[in-house]
Amino acid sequence: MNTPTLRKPRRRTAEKQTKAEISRERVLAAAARIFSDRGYAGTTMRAIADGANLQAGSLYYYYPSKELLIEAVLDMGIHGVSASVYSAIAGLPPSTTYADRIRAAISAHLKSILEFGDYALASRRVLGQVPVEVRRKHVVRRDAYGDFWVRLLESAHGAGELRSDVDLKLARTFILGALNSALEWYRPNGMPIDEVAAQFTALIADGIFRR
Amino acid sequence: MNTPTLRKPRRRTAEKQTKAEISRERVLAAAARIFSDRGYAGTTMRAIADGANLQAGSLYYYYPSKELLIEAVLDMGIHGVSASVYSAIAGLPPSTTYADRIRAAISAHLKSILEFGDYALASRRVLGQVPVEVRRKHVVRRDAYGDFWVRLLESAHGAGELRSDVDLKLARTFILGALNSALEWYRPNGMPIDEVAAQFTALIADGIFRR
DNA sequence: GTCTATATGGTGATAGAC
DNA sequence: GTCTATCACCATATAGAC
Repeated sequence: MNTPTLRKPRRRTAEKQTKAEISRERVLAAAARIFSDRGYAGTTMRAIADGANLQAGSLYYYYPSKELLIEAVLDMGIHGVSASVYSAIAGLPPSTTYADRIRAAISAHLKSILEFGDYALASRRVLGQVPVEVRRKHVVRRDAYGDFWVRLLESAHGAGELRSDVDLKLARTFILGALNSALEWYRPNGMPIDEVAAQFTALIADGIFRR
Repeated sequence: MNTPTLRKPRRRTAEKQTKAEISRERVLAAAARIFSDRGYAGTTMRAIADGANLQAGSLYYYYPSKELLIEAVLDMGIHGVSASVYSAIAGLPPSTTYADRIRAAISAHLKSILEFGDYALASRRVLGQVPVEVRRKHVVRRDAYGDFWVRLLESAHGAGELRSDVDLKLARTFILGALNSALEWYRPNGMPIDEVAAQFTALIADGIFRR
């Protein structure tokens, strides 16, 4: 508020964001939260504006339409999670077994979906309700991430580290389905994420039955 | 069509449904499909009417509001699935091990969510978008079904059939999360349900890694 | 950058004819 | 039972003041 009306465009730095960048992030965060809560059609631009402490008309300064706003939310979710997982795996020593790579991917995926919370939730819950063009583009990105998992499982299978009767594509949907369900029930003040990750990793690795 | 305008109310039989009952089911089925596709707010009464070959105004002869219509859809999903699973378990011989009861429950759950398709999908996708009162009631029912799973796992654990370090509540959400994800990708012309059930059962029981 | 005011169109629900 | 016509409301998006 009360910023001088005329000022030079600022150099972007890591620490100082312009007023516009701050507002833009507030808008995006509010959008992610409300979209994931009420669905695409159930979310009004007024509600998002309210969550970002703006009036409805002001949103259009940052995003020219509801469609481009949900697209930005979905992008953030998909890119955030996949980039986190890719970088976690890339950071492992070359000698890491595939079994350990899978364990690392499970943990990284779980942590990053919970970290990206509302953005990941929005991907999960509203992707099916979004205008077709937006959906088409994002399904491509989501599938690319799914392919990463299949390749990881294939490598492990080729190295003889998996049970030989496991269907790899089915295993991928099984694993991601189980992990992503944490978005629906995990609460930050509950069990620490690391413990959830350890339990889920054990379940995926060895199942529930005693041997 | 072309039914006489005056006729006595019919006795209900298993084979013959009245015209009203047939239309009512068509409306419910169309509602389940469209709600699960477009979300609660994204579904218009006009679209449902269209799917049921009616005009929008005619829906209100069967359901007095959109809210009561989604409630009927959610009821069908939750009751259908839980009743199927309960009866599958009740039909097992008393001597059945808990491990085998769990296997049977996995298979029954998977088969019935896919059988109830759109109704189960609607529960999964729109429960969070529905008016609070409707949601409140249905969360109670869903939780009751979740408790059944926890009790089943507790019994197995008490009998020493599970790995002792498994967190039972976490295992329940893990199992149901993985199974329910099948709703998002399973297609009737793909892998037979029995085979999916066998694979998922093996994954939940023993995990993916070779020992 | 953010506001207010408003245009244009779609939505749930009702009334009453047939 | 199903239709047509319609009401009252709320949505996205735009225009222009500040």
